[in-house]
Amino acid sequence: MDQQTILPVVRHSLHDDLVERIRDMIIEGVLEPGSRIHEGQLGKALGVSRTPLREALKFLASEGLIDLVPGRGGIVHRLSPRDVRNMLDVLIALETLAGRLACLNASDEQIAGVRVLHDRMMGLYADGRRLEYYKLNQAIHSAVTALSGNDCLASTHGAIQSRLKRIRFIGNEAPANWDAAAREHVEMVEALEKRDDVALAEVLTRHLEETWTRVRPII
Amino acid sequence: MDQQTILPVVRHSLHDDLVERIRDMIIEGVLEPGSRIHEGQLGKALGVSRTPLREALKFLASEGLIDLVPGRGGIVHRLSPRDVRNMLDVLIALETLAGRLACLNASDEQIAGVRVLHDRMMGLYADGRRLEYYKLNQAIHSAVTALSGNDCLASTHGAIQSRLKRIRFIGNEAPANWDAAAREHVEMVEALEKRDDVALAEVLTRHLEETWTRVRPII
DNA sequence: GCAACGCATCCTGTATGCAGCATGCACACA
DNA sequence: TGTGTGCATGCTGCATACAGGATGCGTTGC
Repeated sequence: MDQQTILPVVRHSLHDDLVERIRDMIIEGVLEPGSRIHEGQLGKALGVSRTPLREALKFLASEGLIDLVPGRGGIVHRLSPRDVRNMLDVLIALETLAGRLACLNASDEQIAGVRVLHDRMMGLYADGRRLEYYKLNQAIHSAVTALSGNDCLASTHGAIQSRLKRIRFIGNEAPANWDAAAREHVEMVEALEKRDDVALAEVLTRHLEETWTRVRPII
Repeated sequence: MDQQTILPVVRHSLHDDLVERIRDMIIEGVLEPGSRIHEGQLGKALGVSRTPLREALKFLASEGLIDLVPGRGGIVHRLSPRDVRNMLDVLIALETLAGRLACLNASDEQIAGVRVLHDRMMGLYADGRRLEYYKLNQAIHSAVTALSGNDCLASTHGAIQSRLKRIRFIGNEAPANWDAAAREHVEMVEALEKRDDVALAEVLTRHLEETWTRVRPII
């Protein structure tokens, strides 16, 4: 038997699945910001008991997606405009660092991989398939931070980004916003391919500043 | 009755207390990196049942202090030299940003508060009270990031810093290291008082780079 | 009519029970 | 003697039960 083909069985633990599930429910707006989370109710809806559900809520609380009030359970965290602006400032610092490291450390193959994702995304953009475009967009951002080769940076960035997902998703609804964001993405990939860290940092910063103007009206 | 004096009763939830407790146990080395965490055993030692303990472990897992392996429970995360270097790079980015924002936004009273902490710390330094010095040192770092006025930045920074606490604590054991770190702290406070963001960023970066040379031998 | 108190209900927080899987050891066989 | 297999034990993962506090509504008194 070919050793190469043997992959470890993917182990699921229920609370991990629930973390993903509930996070998606928050991003998609099924669980609205400010609303309380009834453990019994949500558990019944998802077909699980309260124990793994509570464990998932603790995890999400540490990510900042949920606030836990003693004696009153979980509340979906509501982002204030100030919160969003603060998070974008942190993201600028992190992405700028990630971009610099990526220009230094990434292999040509890795950068080519981002280009592939980017071209596919622009195809979805041309076809107007917004949801898929958006998901691939997120994947690209994650990929770029991963290129830095700094796991801590990537996971920290990912945690903050996931908290902003819902807002950025809504913020991209307007076609004009979508267009501008796509153009910025083109610049990003080009800067990365040239390994021009200064240009990359500049466009990443601009992209996030533009994100602020895009999402500001809808908060 | 004076309304001003009424403070809300501090609500303890067991799992929150456990998070603090277990985090301290990891920092103090009671739970050694790489060792498995036996829920029943640890629960009995702490006098709690497994449920809140497990919830606390999920929380710590999301902070990166513990790795959760499905079917095998929790393992205290062991930091590689590369991990530490990566985390310091991220801390440099975050503290530099925090310093810049603090120079811009902090009130004179807030900065004076940091000065008070700093002077107290230098007193402990002069008396050779290392543990108290170290704790106040951490408090100062937290205070400076708090001065930025950016909650996301402060909490992100705090999460990463807590993962490094144990290593930095050990790294400060050598007197020479302690001396150097204390001198850097003097520069920091002076830069902050002058609201010289460039100088502050420079010394913060240098302080963290020095941290690397201090902790590198002991990883 | 309004406000405050009391009660009933619900929900959270914690403990415990049970099933399934990991692990280490002993024994058998080569 | 070394290796592989099978079993016993113990631990994790999840469900459920129970206690205490939060919440909302009805009632009563002013």
